[in-house]
Amino acid sequence: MKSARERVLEAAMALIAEDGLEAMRMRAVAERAAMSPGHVMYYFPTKHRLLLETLRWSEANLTRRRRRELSALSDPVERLRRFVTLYAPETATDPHWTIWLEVWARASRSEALKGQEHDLSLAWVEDLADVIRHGIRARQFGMVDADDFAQRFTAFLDGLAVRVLVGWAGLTPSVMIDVAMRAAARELGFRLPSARQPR
Amino acid sequence: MKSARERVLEAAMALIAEDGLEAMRMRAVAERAAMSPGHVMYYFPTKHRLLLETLRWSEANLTRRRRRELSALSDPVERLRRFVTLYAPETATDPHWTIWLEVWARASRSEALKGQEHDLSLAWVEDLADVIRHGIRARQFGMVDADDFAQRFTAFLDGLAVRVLVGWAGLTPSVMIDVAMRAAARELGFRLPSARQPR
Amino acid sequence: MKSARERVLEAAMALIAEDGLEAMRMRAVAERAAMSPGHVMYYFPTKHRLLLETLRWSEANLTRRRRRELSALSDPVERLRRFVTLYAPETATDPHWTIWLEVWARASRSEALKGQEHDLSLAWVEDLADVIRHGIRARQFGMVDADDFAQRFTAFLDGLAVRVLVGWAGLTPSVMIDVAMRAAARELGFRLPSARQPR
Amino acid sequence: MKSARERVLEAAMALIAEDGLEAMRMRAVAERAAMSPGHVMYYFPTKHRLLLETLRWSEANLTRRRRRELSALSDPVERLRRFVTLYAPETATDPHWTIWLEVWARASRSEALKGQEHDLSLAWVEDLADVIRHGIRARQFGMVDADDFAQRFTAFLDGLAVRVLVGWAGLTPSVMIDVAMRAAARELGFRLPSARQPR
DNA sequence: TATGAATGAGGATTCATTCAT
DNA sequence: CATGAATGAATCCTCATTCAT
Repeated sequence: MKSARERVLEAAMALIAEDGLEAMRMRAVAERAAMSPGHVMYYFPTKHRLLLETLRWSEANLTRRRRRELSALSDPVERLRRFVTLYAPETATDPHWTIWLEVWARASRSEALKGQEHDLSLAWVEDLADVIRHGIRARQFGMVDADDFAQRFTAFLDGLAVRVLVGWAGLTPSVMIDVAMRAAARELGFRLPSARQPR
Repeated sequence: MKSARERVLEAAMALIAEDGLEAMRMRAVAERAAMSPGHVMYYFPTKHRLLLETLRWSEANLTRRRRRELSALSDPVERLRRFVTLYAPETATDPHWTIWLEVWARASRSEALKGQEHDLSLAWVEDLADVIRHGIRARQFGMVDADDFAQRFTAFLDGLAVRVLVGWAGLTPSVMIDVAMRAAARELGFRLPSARQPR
Repeated sequence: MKSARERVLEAAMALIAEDGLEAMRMRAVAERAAMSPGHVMYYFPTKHRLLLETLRWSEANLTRRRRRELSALSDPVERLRRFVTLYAPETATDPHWTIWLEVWARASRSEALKGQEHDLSLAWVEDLADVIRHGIRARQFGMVDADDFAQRFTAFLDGLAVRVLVGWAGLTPSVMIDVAMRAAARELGFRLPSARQPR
Repeated sequence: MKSARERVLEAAMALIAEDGLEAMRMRAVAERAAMSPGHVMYYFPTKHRLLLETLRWSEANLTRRRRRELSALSDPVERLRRFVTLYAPETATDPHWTIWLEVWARASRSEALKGQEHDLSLAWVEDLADVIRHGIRARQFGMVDADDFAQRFTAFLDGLAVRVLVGWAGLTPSVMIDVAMRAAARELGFRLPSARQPR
């Protein structure tokens, strides 16, 4: 059986997915995790803390999964597409992104959050740089500064993700992925499967 | 003398700038606007409404200023640089951006907000497309789909802005502007003033 | 009709009288004052503050009454007895004394409370000194340092009051008054009405 | 090594000394006594009970010490001064007195506490009466009703102690002792060492 | 004896909003 | 237009106490 602590994190994540972070109540978390409110506070002394740890926990899960999946793909373009796919929101209410948006909104006021944000974002940027380097070594991608590219490309992905989340007409997750891949193809000099012409 | 309505909007903006949207209290807005809480509610029936109108008001101001300033510059690269400069946060706590972050965080749950967000974002995207078209006509920029470029480039700018706001080391507003201009130069095929070697 | 503020103070006092200060709930105060909890907090931003103001208000009432009653009595011994009577708890759960005991218990931890305590106590000490001086002028009391006596005698009264409040066998309020008057007679050199021979 | 039970009592006493009784938490007691909260409850089934027993334990210690020290002094005035010194608070946050103040504040609502209070106070009153009788037998003190004097004088001492605890300007423990000794000298007819020997 | 996870009934306080004046 | 007293539902969090192990 799952540990109580983990049940709380899952409950928090699920509730954020359903109603958004702002609407998350400690009592609701407790109910969903089938325990008393006091017990939730036993593990996470404040709501703020629970939110932070939910983000970390969620990121740790994603990172683990991402690294596993990426290393399983040898084709650089496939690997890049997988990275972009994992990066993009799955839906307009993707809980993982819901938390990120909230973190952004608060991080400018909190030094502590800034540190968190940076650490967690870095994992994505570094993994992307690895993907790029792998493609360069395989002579599939042109010579670019992998780190520089990764910085810029993740910024681009963030901007696109926001548009998906706020529901820009026509910008579904899959469209976002294609837009991103075409931009990458242009800069990295690889050829996309010609059939893939959405939009 | 300023209208009471406008005093409220200014007060709201100032408070958001100081402590963030989450910490904004109707009472504080009223005090700052030198009126009673009840009177604030007379103009803005709900807090949500006040927030929305503050965003519109702020954007309207920015748009007016932006169009005036852009049209005053004839050199396409200068005009683009000015656009980027106006887009970028002025500081890590830029109130205008603080509101946007908050809007993003909430828009996925609110259809009304989504509409707002889109309308207001569109003004930026369209103005950028105009800048691009102007540059193409002037044969300074290569042939690109101005609307497509504007969409992608503003997404990139959003992503960069977020990094400025959450305090990524080294990413100050002026660095952001240079990073963005170099990316634009690459895609639009113009030459940046060689002297412009940022920090 | 009484002001809302005053209704709160009265409610607080009554509840303290009934169940003690520790058991006083803000909600109960609100109910008793026939208003909402929020409204109570509108006047008294914290419970601590309400307690403090209740003490001040109660003391102000007592002081007003005390001065009126004392000045109405011309006989020094009568006047002194009245003072002692007003000083003594009326019952073992006298709300006024309940608050004092609590104030003592907390004052050693709080500089703010210390100041309060001193100010309010002083009114009693000074009024007693006036009573003494009046008796000396009337040649009913021997020559004593009125201020010094007042300091010592109120300390004695405090000690006796505590014993009444914690229910020492046989020490009722009226016994306390007699004990105190006999001690005063001894030091001030006046004769007590011989008939008054309690228990 | 100290028994677990005693470690709890010491921990409770120390915490009360530091932050006051109101702020004492069972968890903090447990931590300080280096055991689990559950284990503390094993020895003291309720917090109320722990408080009561802490009071008894502390008083028992004091009584033992007091009796030893008093019997070692043969001079009645010295013995009385020692009694007064032991009675007076050592500082404005004397833990022993902190508890007493709290007991007073609660005793009027609790029959159980009243009994405790009385039993424990009595030890002091009786010991003082013994000191007085010793002085009378030694012809150092005038003829007074030792029990009656002891009752009144301890009340006076309580009142003075309160003033020390709540920080009346100028009323330090040593001043309190002198004030008390002078009052005793007046009533018991002994002569104080003319050189005003503080402390 | 000993642990510490788990409980759960509150508690003070907040704050957008209403409405009589 | 303007006030500000009044509302009251809702929130996070506390903490003595229990109990399976």
